[in-house]
Amino acid sequence: MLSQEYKKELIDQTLGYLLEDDLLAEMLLVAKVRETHAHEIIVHVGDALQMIPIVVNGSIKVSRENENGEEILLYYIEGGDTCAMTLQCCTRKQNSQIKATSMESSLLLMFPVDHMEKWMDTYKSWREFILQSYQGRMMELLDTIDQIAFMRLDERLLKYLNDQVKLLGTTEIHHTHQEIADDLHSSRVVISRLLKQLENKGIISLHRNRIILKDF
Amino acid sequence: MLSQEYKKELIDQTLGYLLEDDLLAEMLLVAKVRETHAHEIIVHVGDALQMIPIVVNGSIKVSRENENGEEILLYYIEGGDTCAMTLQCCTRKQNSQIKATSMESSLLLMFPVDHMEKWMDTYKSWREFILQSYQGRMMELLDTIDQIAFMRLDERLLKYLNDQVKLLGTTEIHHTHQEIADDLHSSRVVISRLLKQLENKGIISLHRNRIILKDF
DNA sequence: TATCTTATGTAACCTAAGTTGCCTTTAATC
DNA sequence: GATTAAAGGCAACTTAGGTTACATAAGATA
Repeated sequence: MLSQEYKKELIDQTLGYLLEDDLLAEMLLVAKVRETHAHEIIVHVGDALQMIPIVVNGSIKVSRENENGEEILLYYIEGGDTCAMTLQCCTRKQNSQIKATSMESSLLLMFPVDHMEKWMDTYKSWREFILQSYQGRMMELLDTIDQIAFMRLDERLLKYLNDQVKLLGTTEIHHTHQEIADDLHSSRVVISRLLKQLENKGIISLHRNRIILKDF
Repeated sequence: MLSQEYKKELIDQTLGYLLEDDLLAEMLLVAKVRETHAHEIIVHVGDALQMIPIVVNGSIKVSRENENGEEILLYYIEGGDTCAMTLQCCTRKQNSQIKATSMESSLLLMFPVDHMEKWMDTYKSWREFILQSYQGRMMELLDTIDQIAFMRLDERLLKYLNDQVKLLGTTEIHHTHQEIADDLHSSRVVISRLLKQLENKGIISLHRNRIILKDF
C-alpha cells in the first residue's frame, strides 16, 4: 500500500489546478495508483470496466479493433487526461469498445466508477472536467476520421512519425515496421516501402528497430 | 410568432419523458422553433453557433468537410436527439467543425447557448441528457471509423442504402449517384459501377433519381 | 565464431478504387 | 413532339495500396 502522502501529491500535481479542494480530498480516499510498462495492454475490447483512469504521466495509446483482430489507432492520452470512452462504458455498464495500450512506463490514478455519478451532481469542476474530456476526445476522433478518409497513406505515415516524436519527446522512434502497420491498419511491406521513400527523400534514417526523424 | 401552446406541445412530446418539469417550463420560455426543408444546409463548417438544436421530427445528416470541399458522412440525428458537436462549439465558443443538412422536412427546437451552463448546474436530467448525447455521438463516430477503416466500398454502400431505408421509412431512395458518392467520399462513376453490381445481384433496382431496395 | 530469430528489403504481381472521356437515357420544359 | 439539362452507363486506363515469396541483415544467444 502506497503512502497517502504520495497519492495526495500525485492527485494534487495532476488535478489540483482543475478540481475543487473538497473533491480532491474525496478522491484521495478512494484513489488507487497503477503503474504500467511499455506495450502493456491496459484495456481489451470487451473488458468490463470498474475503474476510471486518469493519466498522471506517460502516454496511453487508444485504438479500435475489429473481429479479425485488425486495429486502427484512434488517439493518445497523456498526463492530466482521462478516457471519456471509459466513463461511458462505466456509466452505461457496457463493455469496452476500445483497446488501451501503455506506450511507455506510465502512472495512472484509478477511481471506482460508483463515485462518478455523485461527483457529477456535487462538483461543478468535475462536470467541467468530464465535459472537457468528451469534447477533446470527440475532436480527436474527428481528426482520425479526417486522416483515414482524406489523407493518403504516405501522408498519414509522416504525421504518425511526427506525432510519436512529439509524444515521446525523442526523434528516435523504437517501433518495428509491423507495429506501425498495425497502428495505421496497413501491411508491413507497404510501410517498409513508404519508409524507404521517406529515407530516400532524406526525411528519416532507417535502422533495425529504430527510425530517426531528421528535420523535425 | 408561434403560439406558446404549440411550442409546449412540441417540447413535451420530444423531451417530456426525459426532463424535469421545472426545466421543461424554463425551456418553453426561451425556445424557438425552426422548420427546415429537404437538402437545406443548417450548419456550415466554420459557422459560429448561438443556439442548440434538438430535433423534434425529421432527420439531419451530419458530415465532415475538408478544405477541398470533400465530404464524409458522420451520422444522422433523429427525433429527440441533439448534436453534441454543437454543444461543444457553443460552450467553447469555437466554430463548427461539422456540416449539418436536413434530409427531409424537419422540425427543430432551438435553445440559446447561454442557458446551457445554468441548466447543467441545476438539472440532473439535463446533465444526463447531455452526457447521453455525447456518448451516443461518440459511439456513432466509432462506427463511422470502423466503416471507413475496415469495410470495402461495396459493403459501405450497401450499409448506406439500408440506413437510408431505415431512416426515411421507405425502400425507395431518392438520391442521385453523385449524392451518394459525396456522402461516402467516393466518385460518381465508382458508385454507379457498384450500384450496377448490386442490381445484377438482384438486391436493388435502379431508376433515374430512384433506387429501390428489394430484399430489405 | 556459429547459429538462430526477427526485422527489413525488394521484386513481381494483384485488386479496389479513382479518372477521363464520351455516349445514352430520362424527364422536364418549351 | 422537339429541345435541353441532368443523370446514368460504360470502356479504357491509371494508381495506391495489398499480397506473396524470398533474400538479406542485424542482433541475440549458444
